[in-house]
Amino acid sequence: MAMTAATPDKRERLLLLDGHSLAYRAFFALPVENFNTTDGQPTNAVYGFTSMLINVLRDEQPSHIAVAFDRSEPTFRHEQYVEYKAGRQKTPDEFRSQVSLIFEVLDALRIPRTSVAGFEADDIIATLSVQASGAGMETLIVTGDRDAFQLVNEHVTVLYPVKGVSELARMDPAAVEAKYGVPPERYRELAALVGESSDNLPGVPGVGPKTAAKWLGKYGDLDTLVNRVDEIKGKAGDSLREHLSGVIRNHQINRLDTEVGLELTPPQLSMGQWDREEIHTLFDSLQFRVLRERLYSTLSAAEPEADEGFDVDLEKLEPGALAAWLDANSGGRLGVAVTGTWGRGTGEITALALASKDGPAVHLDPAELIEDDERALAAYLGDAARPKAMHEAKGPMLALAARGMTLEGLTSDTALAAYLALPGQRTFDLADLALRYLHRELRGEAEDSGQLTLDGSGEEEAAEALAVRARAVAELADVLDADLDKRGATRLLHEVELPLVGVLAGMERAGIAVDADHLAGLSATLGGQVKQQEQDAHAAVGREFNLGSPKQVQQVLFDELGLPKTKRTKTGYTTDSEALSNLLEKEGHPVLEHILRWREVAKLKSIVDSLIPMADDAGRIHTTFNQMVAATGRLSSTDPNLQNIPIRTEEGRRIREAFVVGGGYETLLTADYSQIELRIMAHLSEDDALLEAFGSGADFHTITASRVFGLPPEQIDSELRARIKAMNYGLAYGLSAYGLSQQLRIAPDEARGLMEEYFEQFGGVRDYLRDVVARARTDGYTETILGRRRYLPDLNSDNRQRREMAERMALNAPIQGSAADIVKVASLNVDRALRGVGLASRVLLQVHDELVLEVASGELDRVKELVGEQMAGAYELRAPLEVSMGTGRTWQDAAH
DNA sequence: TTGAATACGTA
DNA sequence: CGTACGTATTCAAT
Repeated sequence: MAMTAATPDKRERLLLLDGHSLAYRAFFALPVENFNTTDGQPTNAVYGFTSMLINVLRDEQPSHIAVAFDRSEPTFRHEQYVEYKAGRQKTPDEFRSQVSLIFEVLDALRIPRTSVAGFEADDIIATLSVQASGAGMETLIVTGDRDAFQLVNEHVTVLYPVKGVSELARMDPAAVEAKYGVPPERYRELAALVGESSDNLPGVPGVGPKTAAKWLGKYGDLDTLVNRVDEIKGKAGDSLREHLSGVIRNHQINRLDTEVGLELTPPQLSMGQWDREEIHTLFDSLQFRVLRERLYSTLSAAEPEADEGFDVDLEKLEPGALAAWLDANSGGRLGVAVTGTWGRGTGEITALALASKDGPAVHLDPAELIEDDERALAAYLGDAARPKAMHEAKGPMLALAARGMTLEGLTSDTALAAYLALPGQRTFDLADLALRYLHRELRGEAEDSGQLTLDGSGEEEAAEALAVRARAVAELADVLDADLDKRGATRLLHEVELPLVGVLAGMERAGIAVDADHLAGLSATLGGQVKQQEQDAHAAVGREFNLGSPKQVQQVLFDELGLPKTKRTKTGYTTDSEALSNLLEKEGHPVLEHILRWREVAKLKSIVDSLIPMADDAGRIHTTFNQMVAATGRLSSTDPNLQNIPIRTEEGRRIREAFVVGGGYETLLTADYSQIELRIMAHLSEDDALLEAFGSGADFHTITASRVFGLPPEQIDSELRARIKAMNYGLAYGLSAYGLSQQLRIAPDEARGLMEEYFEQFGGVRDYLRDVVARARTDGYTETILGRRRYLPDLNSDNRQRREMAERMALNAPIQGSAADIVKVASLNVDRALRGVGLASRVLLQVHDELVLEVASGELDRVKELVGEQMAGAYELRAPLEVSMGTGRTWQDAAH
């Protein structure tokens, strides 16, 4: 048998891509309007490029790779021919902004990219391909530039995109010859004759590839052809003689340089180990979901450690053995995984698994537990001294509560921890986190095949899968603890977010009582008005149309009635209430009034109608608070959203009257922070004038207005006060002078003047706002008073729209986020204090700066005192927190 | 059935 | 050309 050890089993294969050329192809092949992130960043070129890259990595399995890019500086070709590439359209902005995103993709994939001043990508590729051939490597070139065909030989193949970005033609010597009638080494000469319009290199008029190939075939090469040019007959011959100098120039210019000085040689261009976390974050921000999956399935083999998975030692427990198992195994923190359903303040558990990170695991079916085991489980789960980790604990907590069990001793919620680490992420799927943090697949995921198995094997698999989850949670909790420690968020997790889980569960469980009759009455009244407005609108136009369809409203207003056009939207002209109100003022067409009014009552009716079926048998509505969606740290409320119940209009407030105190309780109490965000701004900026305005005790907006306008407070009328109020609030959102002028309906210059006057008085605020963005730009994130971060990579984006958006987010995040921190602390402290003194009153809702409580009989005075104390004392600001409270039978009555 | 686009409710 | 959310509706694509 021959020795084969010295022979490499596979030839080394270098993949070279022309970055600009491919991205440009993709840009024109994919409609930009279909590839946008939600914040308006076009991604068609990045998408197309990345997609091509993934495909070619999959199909060609290269061992080495590099991507070459052009530089904006002129090249040696421009020196030879000033008209080179002249007349090209300026690269569109939508394209330019994507180049750096492509860089990010390549960097995350650890793919080397290169560019050299004075040379084009093609020259770099030519140089590398020659070097690679010298090193015995095979080369594949992916480019949309035909000049590269001159490089083709037995070791070098060009992959040329034929249609769109999904299909590549394999151009080897035979393919080039078949297509152009000349071998690749003659391609340059053919191109010189034919010309290249995209490079502004005109060829010989009347001569196409066919004729050129025929000539080259006959004379052997361009030199001979030029020397014997007089022999060529016919019109084409005349044309060639006339344009001969251009041909020679073309031939000089389209030669690719193979001696560009490069830092890396082909053998150094090996594929690096890419970082899953980085890819995850990047593709998430680009909103490439499908592409990410494709990448993972294509390249997961490149990351062998990802394939290990989790092993669990799932122990079978005899009935009655749980207590002993727990004693033996719950020395450290256990991961707890649960299946079941939950929501609307309740739930049901169908299975539960416990696992330590390196010991055995058990799987329990709560329905089949004998009494002893059930008791042991309840004792364990309710024991604050025995630490547990869960993933999204609130739902299971509700389900456990429905069985009369409590959950204490939660020292980690891995979803919550991940939210603090990566607050911009939209989902915190356990499998994703396992991959990112533990570099392992969470296999055995319960895939809903929808098929019932009769032999019970499915049951066993499900049990194992759940145990794997518990194990993963236990391991993940440790890794996330360390990660949060690095990010300075440990206390935020343990002292705020984790204890809040239980408080929120309690609020969801309690729900809030509604008056069903009142809601039904509202629905009927509003329904009548909706109908009336609809009829009136139709009558005013003279035909029927769907008022709920912006498209039809546009058609009626702008096409049929010929009203002046409003601000453009993606698909036409806006018909939002601001625009219609403006139109109404100017044009006074009656239909406008009816459309506006219809919108108003239809909206209210839809809110009322959505609430009616939400009430449970006890007449209470249970929202779900989401603790991990808002990038700033706020809570959100869904199903139904009780954080956006109308309050601004008289009719809206009628809906608040439907939320009432429940049976067995005395009254509702609302307690809210006055101007919490402004106080935080004053605190963070340490602006003396602003802090003083809060210290004076008088109306804040009036006081600040009096400073800005240099008038005594008595002379500040509502108009002046309104202007400064808009400023005060707008500042925290990154309001521009233009925006302010729009809102106040004053001239932009006037608004600018107003802002200047303001900052004249409150310079500390301006300095603070400037500083907060500058710091975020260097740090990469903003921070709240409790150390909650928000990462804003776009602060360094080269896309102006994105960058400015990120700047406004950076302005707002510390302020909105610190307010969220404070309200969370307040919710915790109020809840803790109520229980501490044994009161039955309870918190029902949190609406960003307001708590809604249900007060038990005889407790009102004590509750008011306690709530006021706990809320005002939640955090010590330089502009002290102020709380105002109101009580009443309904949420509306409790307003103040 | 799914999603994008539009409009609008809250802090 | 002001932040943060969730929901309803329509309409086109699937």
